[in-house]
Amino acid sequence: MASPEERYNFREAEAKWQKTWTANGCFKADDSSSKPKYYVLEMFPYPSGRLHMGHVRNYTLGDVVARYKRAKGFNVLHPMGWDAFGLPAENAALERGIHPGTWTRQNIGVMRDQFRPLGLSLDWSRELASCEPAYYKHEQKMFLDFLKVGLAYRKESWVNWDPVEHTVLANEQVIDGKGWRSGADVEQRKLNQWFLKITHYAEDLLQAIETLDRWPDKVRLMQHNWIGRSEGARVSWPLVDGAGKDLGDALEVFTTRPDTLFGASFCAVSAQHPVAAKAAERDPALADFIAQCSRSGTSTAAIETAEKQGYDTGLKARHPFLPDTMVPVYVANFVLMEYGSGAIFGCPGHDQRDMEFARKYALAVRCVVAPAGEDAGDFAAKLEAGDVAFTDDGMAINSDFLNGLKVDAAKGAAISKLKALGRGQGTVQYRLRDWGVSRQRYWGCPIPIIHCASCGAVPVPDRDLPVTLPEDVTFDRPGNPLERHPTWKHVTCPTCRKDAVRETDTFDTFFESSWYFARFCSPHVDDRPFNQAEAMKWLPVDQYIGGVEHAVLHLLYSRFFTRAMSACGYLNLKEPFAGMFTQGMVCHETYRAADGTWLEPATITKSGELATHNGKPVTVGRSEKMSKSKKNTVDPQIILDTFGADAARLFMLSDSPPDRDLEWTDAGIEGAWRYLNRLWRLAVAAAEIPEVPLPAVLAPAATAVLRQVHRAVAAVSDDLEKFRFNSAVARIRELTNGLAELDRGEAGADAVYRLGVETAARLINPLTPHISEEMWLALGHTTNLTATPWPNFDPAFLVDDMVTIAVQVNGKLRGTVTVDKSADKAACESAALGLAAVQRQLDGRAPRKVIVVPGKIVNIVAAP
RNA sequence: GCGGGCAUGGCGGAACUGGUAGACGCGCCAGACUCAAAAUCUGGUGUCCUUGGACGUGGGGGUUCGAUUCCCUCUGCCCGCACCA
Repeated sequence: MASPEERYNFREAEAKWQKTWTANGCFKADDSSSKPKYYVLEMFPYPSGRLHMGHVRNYTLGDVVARYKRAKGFNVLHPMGWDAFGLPAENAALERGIHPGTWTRQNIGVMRDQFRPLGLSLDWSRELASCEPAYYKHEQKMFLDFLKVGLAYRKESWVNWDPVEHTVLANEQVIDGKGWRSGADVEQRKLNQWFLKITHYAEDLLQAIETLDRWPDKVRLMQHNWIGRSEGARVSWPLVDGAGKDLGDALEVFTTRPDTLFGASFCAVSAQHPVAAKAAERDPALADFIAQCSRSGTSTAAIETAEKQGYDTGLKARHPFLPDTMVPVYVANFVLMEYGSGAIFGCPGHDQRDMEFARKYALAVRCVVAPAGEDAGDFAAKLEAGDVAFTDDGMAINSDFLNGLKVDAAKGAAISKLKALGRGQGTVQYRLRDWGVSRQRYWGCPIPIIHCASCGAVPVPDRDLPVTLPEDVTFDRPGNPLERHPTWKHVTCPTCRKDAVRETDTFDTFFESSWYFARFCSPHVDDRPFNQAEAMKWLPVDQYIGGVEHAVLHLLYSRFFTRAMSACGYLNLKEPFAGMFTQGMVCHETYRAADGTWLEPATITKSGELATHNGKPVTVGRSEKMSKSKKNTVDPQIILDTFGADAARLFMLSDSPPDRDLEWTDAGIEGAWRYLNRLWRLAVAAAEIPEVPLPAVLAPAATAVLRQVHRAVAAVSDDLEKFRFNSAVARIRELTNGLAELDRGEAGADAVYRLGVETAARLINPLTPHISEEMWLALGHTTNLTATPWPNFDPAFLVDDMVTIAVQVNGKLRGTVTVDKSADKAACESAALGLAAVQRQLDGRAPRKVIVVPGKIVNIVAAP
C-alpha cells in the first residue's frame, strides 16, 4: 500500500546520501580552514577481509564524535587506513598459496567496499596502507635516525625459538612451553635483535600519564603498572671462593628493602647470570641445572607456579656492612636476568619467596623488622620459627645502626651507609624493558641494515632507501623466505664495497601503528614521513577510540614513538593522544548442540524459553565475545542488507554505554528499525505543516513540548560530549514521544510540532545520519545536515515556574507537592504539612523537625 | 598471589556533586484496527497483601533527617599483571 505512512526506504535513502556526501566532499578535512581543528581517530583495522561487528561499533562511535564536532563548528580530521602487515597474510600464503601482498590488497578492496554502506564520515582522500613502500619507507628512515641518536641498538637477547618453524615466537604464541602451531618444544635461544630504547623515556612516560586527563583511569593505571617504577638500592657483595679467598669481583644486587640487609642469609643469581656461567665451568651438575632452567619457558602460568629451586655454587658473598659475615651464593630459577641486575640477596624473614627458598635449603631466617607495639623478642622468635615472612611496616631490630628506625627511615640510613662505604647507592628500577622489534617474518617492513664482515652492521644509505620486499617468494618451507631468497639479501657493503648481506628480519608490526596517526596529517608528502607543520597543526589526536586490548603496548609504543620522532626533529610533541576512549566488545549468546558442537545463531529457532536447531533442543550459553571459534558471530553485511546502516548504528549506540560490552540481539536491531519508521512518520506528518514562526501565545501543552525541545537539545549535547550515547538516544526518544502525544489542535501546537521534528532530526543526525538527512529534506530544507550547525537552546526554557518536590515523613516518600519555583522554606513546609497522607502518618503528633531543601524535598521527622 | 572494576525489574540499562529508584528501550499482558496476519495505535507491567500500605538497588553492618550514591565487611563475576627482588 502506498500512503504517507509508507515505510521508510532505507535502501534508496542510504545509497543516495552516501553518494551525495562523497560527491560534495563533505568529509574532507580542510587544511586551510580557520575553524578550530578536531582530530578523531579510531584504531585502524587489520584487513582481514571481512568486516565484523566490533568494527561496526568502533567506527560508529568515532563517526558520532566526528559528525557532532563538525556540526559544532570544528574542522574535523577523520581518516581511515589499513594496518596491513602481519602474520595472517603469511598464514594465507601457507594455506592457500596466495602471495601475502595479493591477499592483503584484495582484502583491503573488499573491506573498503564493506565500509561504504556504513555511512561513515571519513576523509578517504587520506587513506593509507602500511604495507606499501610509500608508507614503510619513512619508518626505515626514522629507524636509521633513531639509531643515530642512540634510541635504537642491537643486542643479543633470549628469545622463544620454534625449532620446527625456524622462527621466533612471541610470548603469546608459546602455549605450555610449545609452539602454538608446530606443537614443538620451544627453546630459549640467544639471538641478535634490534631494540628501541623505550626505557630511556621510562620516567617521562610514567610522569606524563598524569597529564592524560582525558584517558580512562583504567588504562592509565595499566600503563603505570606496566612501567613499574620501584625505588631501591644497588648493593655490591664482594665474592669469595669456597676456600675463603677474595675473588676481587663483586656481585651486584638490586633490592627495594636495603633496610633488611642485616637479615640476609643468601644471595641468588639468575641461571643466565655470568656468575652462574662461570661457576658452571667447574661444575657439570650446575651446568645441567642451568640448562634445565633455560629449557623451561619463561612465559606460561604453569611454570610461574613451579617450585622454587636453587643450586649452591659454592661461592660466598661478603656482607656489605659485616665484613666477617659470608652468605652462600645460589643459582635460582626464580631470579630473572632481565630485571635489576639479575641477582638478589635473600632475606627470608621479610620476603615470602626468600622464606620458601630458605625453608627448602635450610638457610637461616633472621627477623630484622618487628611491628610497632609488639614485643620484639617474642615476635622475632615466632617469625623465625614459622613459614610466613613479615612484609609490613615496622621497626628495625637486630640491625646494628638501623635499630629503632621505621622501614622508610631505615632504607634511607642503609643507603647513606652503603654510599659512604662505597658498597652501593640508591637507585630506581623499572619493570619496563626495551622494545625488541626484530621479527623473523616476511610480511613486515624490512630493517634497513646491511651486515658486513669487516664493517659490522651498516645502515642502508639514504639513496638506497626504501629497502623493499622481494615479490618472488615461496612459503612452502618453514622459516623466513627472505633468509632463503636466492639474491635479495646478497649486496655489497655500502662502506667497503665487499660482499655483505642484508638484515633479513622485519619490524614488529607495532612499528607501523606507532606513527600512522601522524602520517594521516599529511599523507601525500613523499620525501618525509609527514609535513611537520601539518602534523603539529592536527596533533595531538583529540579523540582516539579503540579496544582496551591495546591499552598497554600500542598506546605505550605510540607515546614512545612521538617522543623519539620529536628527538629526531620530525615533531615537537610528547603525547600523541589527548583523549582516549576504550569501547566494549560485541557479544552474543552461544549455542551448543547435545554433542557439544557450537551452533551459529542464524540456525537457531526460538519460541519462548525453548531454543532448537533442526528440531533438536539446544543449550543456550551465556553471552560471550563474538568469535569464530564459538560461532556466535553475526555478519554485519546481512544486518546492513536487512535493516540498513542507521538501524545498525542506532542499536549499537542505544543499547549499552559504549565502554561496556554490548549484547547483540535480534529484538534490539528490530526495535531500532521500528524507531526509524516512527521517526519517518513524524517527519511525513510535520512536512505537511507550513513553515511559520512560533506564535507569541502558545497553549500550555504546546509550551510544555517547546520546553521539552530545548531540554532535549541541552541534554543530548551534554550526553554526546560525555560519550553517553545510549542516554542521548533515550533523550531523543523522550522528545519524539512528547511530540507524538501533542494535541495538534491547540494554539501554536503545529509550529511547535514542526520545530520539534526538525530538532529531533538534527539531534539524531550524528547517530543516524541518513534518515535525518532524509527528514531534513522532507521538511523542505535545501541544505544538507552535514553542513548545518548544531541546534542551540534557550536556558530560560530549562527551568519550570512550578516545581514538584517530594514530601517524606521519616525519610519515606508520602507524596509530592507542586510549588512555585521561588517558594521559600516556610511555604514548602506548610504545603507539605497540608497533605492528607502526611497528616495520616503524623497521626496527631507534632513534627519534631522539618528539613526543607528548596526545589528538592521536604522531610518531616516525626516523633517515634 | 598483587592491582583494578562491576553487582539496580523477566532482560539491556537510567538516576547530575546523598534528596520522588527503575528514565529510555526490549520482552510480556490486555484492548483497538483487520475476514485474518503483519505493521501501527492505546493502556498496563518491581515484588507482596484488600482500598491503603509493607518490602525493594548482591548479603551483613555503619554514618545521616534522608544512602543505588559515602564508610567497613562478606560473597559472586569480569579485566590487567604475574616469582619484578
